[in-house]
Amino acid sequence: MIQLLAEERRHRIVDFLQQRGSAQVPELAGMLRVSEMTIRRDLRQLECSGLLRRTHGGAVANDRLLAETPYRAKRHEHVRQKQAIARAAVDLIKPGESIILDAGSTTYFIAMLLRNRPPDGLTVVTNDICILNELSDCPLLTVIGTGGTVQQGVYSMVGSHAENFFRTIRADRAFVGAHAVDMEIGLMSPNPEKASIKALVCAAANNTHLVVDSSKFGIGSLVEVRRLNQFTSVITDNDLAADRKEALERQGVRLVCV
Amino acid sequence: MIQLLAEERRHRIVDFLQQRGSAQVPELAGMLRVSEMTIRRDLRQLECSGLLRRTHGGAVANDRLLAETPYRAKRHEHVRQKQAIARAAVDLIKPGESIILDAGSTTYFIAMLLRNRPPDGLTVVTNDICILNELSDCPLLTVIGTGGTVQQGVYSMVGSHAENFFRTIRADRAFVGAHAVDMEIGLMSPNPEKASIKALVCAAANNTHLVVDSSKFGIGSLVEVRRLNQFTSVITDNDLAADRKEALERQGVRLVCV
DNA sequence: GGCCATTTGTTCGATTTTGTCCATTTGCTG
DNA sequence: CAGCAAATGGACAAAATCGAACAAATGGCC
Repeated sequence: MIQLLAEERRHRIVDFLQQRGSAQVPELAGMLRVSEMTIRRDLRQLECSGLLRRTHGGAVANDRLLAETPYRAKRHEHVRQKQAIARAAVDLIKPGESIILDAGSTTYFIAMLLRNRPPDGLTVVTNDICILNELSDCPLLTVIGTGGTVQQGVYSMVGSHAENFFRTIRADRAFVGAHAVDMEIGLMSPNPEKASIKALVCAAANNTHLVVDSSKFGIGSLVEVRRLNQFTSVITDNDLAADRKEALERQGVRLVCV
Repeated sequence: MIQLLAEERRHRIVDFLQQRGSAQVPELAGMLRVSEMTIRRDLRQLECSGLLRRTHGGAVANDRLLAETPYRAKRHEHVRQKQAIARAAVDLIKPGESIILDAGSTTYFIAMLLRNRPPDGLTVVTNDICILNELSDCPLLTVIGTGGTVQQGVYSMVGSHAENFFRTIRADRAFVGAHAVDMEIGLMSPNPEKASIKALVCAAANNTHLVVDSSKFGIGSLVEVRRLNQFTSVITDNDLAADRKEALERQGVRLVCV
């Protein structure tokens, strides 16, 4: 057999994947009589065209992929740190309290812990749709959604409805996530809506806890939200550089590293 | 076959759990010919995606995906009818309108249709968490959640927050679902919270459409919500008995059968 | 045939995944 | 509630996979 045309080869890869669901690079290389490198190049190109999804060792058909939106993918970054932070956060919660969970992946981990082992009589308030979704069949929790306009692809509710909601409640604790923590300015947010919500969340709670993994420190963003020493505590992981820890503690930040 | 692709392996874990309900680490390791450590890593990742729940020694299927909470199970009853009703409902929507989707399985089908082919500039208001979840990464829609207390296992938000929300808005159309439609009294609801919400949803819209499959007619429930002839239209399926159709039309109900 | 653009193959260091060992935690049992 | 076996997850090692860079081959075109 002579060499197939490149286009024909790629077509066969897609067909194979449609039929079998997944394929490995060596498998395809052997079947199509080309090198593995060529297969990898084909897969890369086909992925760009949206015809399949690459994985380590091969590729899977689009519909066989365990669904993951860009937002949800964030949950797989710094998982260890976020889980440790979430555990520390949950330890602060006492039975009968009411807490606010800000939208975000770290707070999502807090929600997952609460779902499995909820303290008695806990009330959870959140503007995160994924958290709402996870907690809404949990029999031991009272769960309250804030309402508001859904931010496209971010699974959180913001805007005037959400803001007014937070203006009318008072909770024992708020757990706030972060995308950016400037070492001097403190918590920052990429857009005014989120910034506004986070500020109101803090204002609505007697105790405020910033839950943020160490990779977010030293990153600036657009809108100033709150200085770190205004939080009841800042919970982060031990990978935070020692000089940064010192700098924050000099500012009077109550830092908890886990 | 040598070794499974990682993604494929995780897929099989999920499938296995869907079928059997639970699995142990050694069991999975043996079945998939990998070490137990790898299985644990897979389980950890899958737990992050919300596809299962870890336990000591293994994992159990996410009861939400498996045991089909009563709510989700409803999506699999009368699917044909509900889809047809949803299509008819979507045909009523004009570009630029704002609509309210009540919580329920038929309105969920409407949401899925909107997700795939949204009319220009549509605004969707809903108190259904599943609908929020599905629509929140849809770039062509403006989506607004009402807020409110989450009803356990029903994926909808009710209570004073949700009620106040509906008191402050006005939409072009509302699509209301039903569990029970008494032939004389009309739309009924099993509990006062839901009844209250449905009434307010109707009051907040210029046009109201009851979307309900024929199996719900002739079933009574606790709380009276609204007479059928007060709806702009009642959309149901053709399996509705002829004598019932006549009875309703005699009452002045604008009935649409699909 | 000769030339050029494109595609394919090869090598090798970097990256990712998987396996093994071991300290610690967990849940059961007496 | 102490003791124990099983399970867990961290750390590191081993293996597989990837991709960049460059060399070789292919195909079209004159």
